[in-house]
Amino acid sequence: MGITKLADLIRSDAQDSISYKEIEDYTGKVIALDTSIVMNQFRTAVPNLKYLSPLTGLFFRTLTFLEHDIKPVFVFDGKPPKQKKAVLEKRAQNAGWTSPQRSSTMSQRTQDCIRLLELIGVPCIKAPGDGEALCAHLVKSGVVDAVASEDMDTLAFGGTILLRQLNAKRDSEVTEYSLPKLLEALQLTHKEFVDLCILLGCDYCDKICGLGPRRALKLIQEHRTIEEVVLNVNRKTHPIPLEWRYQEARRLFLDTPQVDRPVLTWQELDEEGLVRFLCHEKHVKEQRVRGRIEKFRSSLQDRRRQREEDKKVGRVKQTRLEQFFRVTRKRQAQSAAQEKKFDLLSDLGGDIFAAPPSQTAGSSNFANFAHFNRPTAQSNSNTDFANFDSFGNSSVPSTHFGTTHPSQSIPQPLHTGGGVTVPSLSSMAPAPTQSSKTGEDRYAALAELDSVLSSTAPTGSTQQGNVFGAVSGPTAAQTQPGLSSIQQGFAAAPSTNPFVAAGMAPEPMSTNPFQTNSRASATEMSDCLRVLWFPFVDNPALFGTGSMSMPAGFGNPTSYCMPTSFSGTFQQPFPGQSPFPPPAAYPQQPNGTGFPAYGQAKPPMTSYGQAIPGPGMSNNPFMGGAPSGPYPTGGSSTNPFL
DNA sequence: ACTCTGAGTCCAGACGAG
DNA sequence: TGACTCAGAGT
DNA sequence: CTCGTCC
Repeated sequence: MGITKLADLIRSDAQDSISYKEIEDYTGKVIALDTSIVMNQFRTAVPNLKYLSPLTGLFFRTLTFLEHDIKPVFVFDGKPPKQKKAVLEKRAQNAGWTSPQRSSTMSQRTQDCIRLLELIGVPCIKAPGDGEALCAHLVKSGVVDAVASEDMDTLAFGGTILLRQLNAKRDSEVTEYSLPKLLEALQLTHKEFVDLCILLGCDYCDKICGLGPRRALKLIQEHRTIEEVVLNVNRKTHPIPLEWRYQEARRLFLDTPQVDRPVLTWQELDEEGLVRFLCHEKHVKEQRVRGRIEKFRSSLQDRRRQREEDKKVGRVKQTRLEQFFRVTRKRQAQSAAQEKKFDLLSDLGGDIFAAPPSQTAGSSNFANFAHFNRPTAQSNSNTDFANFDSFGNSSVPSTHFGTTHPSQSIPQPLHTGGGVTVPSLSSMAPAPTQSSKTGEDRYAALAELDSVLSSTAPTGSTQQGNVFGAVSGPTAAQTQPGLSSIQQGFAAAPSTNPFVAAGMAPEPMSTNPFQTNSRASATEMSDCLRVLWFPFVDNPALFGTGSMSMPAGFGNPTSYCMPTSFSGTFQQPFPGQSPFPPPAAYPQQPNGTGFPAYGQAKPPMTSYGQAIPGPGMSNNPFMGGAPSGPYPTGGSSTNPFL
């Protein structure tokens, strides 16, 4: 189900975080796919082929990816989190209770898919939990370049680049969502965004009835946390769900899956094996299989030759500017809807087209569009080809903590060129900003929440590794925009962080339009500490060899992967691939270079970051002893209404 | 006037022959 | 299953 | 390009 109405909300309120591409634009990229969604797609598309269609569909589509020199990584769902049980049960019921309880062993269908993918020679990974979570983690940490999924959950999990409609169809239009841009457009941190997603409605807990996307966004922008939102809505019209486990949902979204860094290898497809499996065992016509493989080989050769020629001639495959203006059915509708918004400029100004005040580039000139596609490495004549140097550099530690790009070293706190809506300062004020609530009301609300929460207080089992409660989201360094990249209190223990300890009001950052990127979430921060190296960094050629072995020591070993040795399928360094659309005049993105930089884009922000308190801290603000850090609303003395 | 909800509807893949 | 539309109730 | 077929 994903996040209810999130796609609509993004389309209406953060359209700059969406770009429209073609499958060719992803040549050379490593893309993680949530296999269960792919399989489902085929199953529903050709229901009368029930069992076979996922297999053949997967076969055909995977070859199409490979034809484009796209390197797919198939992620399989692990054990679904218990919070999702309710949703799964309901789904099974609606589907006619056909799902015999998911056993711990893999279904035959899944095993067949894995076998098929192995024969094709692409890597599979089993997620410890939700596949979406792992996909998001992979892209966030730079293991893959993007996640392809139809589910918006990926964004809530922190996946930085999400592709939808990455179909094999010729004319398909791939929709690319950028989480960093989204957060900026909505003026939210990732944690606040997660709270928004919970309010919108997710798989892991109920939502507040009567709060739709518009109100949810407004409330989160104003109050920053669910806890504060709850205190500021009319509980008669918007009752809080009983047993509302929003904190567990929050934790699921924010926790980093505990997995080893996968070793991803791609190898030559095994034609005979495929024929044996698909044709002899599954009775697919051999002609179909061999014919497709034949077509795959020739198509792959053609494309590579074409790219070589293009490269020789110096022809640059432009990432079409007009792409961003290409009118599609959806966008037509969307722009029609947008007509109501009189302040179109402010929308635009909030993002790509507006140079930040500090930049000398003529404000609002269309020349800036050039930056849209490749704001980096402009001196390079072949900038449209994969720039793995910049790719790698983005994850180099020195980039994290060392130099910063001039344009980002000093975020502009006052306003962006185009007039982004800055969250109201009123939310800083201790007084209620909304419908005047009596103290009793608010107290009752708190008490209610408190009782609910204490009955569902986080158990020890889910506590481990949780960093959510540990980082003081809406506090810390946003108040020091000019601080440059000095590491501030990075290693501080919880108690040494004055912001955590003091439980101060959550506001100051709301005045900083660049706040979103200056605050790395806990998971992001932990990532940037752990994921400091990537083979592409130093040796772009490695990419071509298909070797992606990762250093060990990347979390606990829980999942398995099915690596194989490299084949040689991807021997060339993917010329001809176009660059990912960087966040043009996106001042916060320090590594505005290639798109993988997104995965690592935030680390420099840690310069404004907060201390990372140790794990084990209670994150329930309503519990007595809990520090009143990130969600300073609860039963603590920091609540001005108590 | 705006927002949310729920009911209803349509659609969902890839290939190749003609 | 989800995306979309529409009518109706609510704020 | 449309339409029927895939098993």
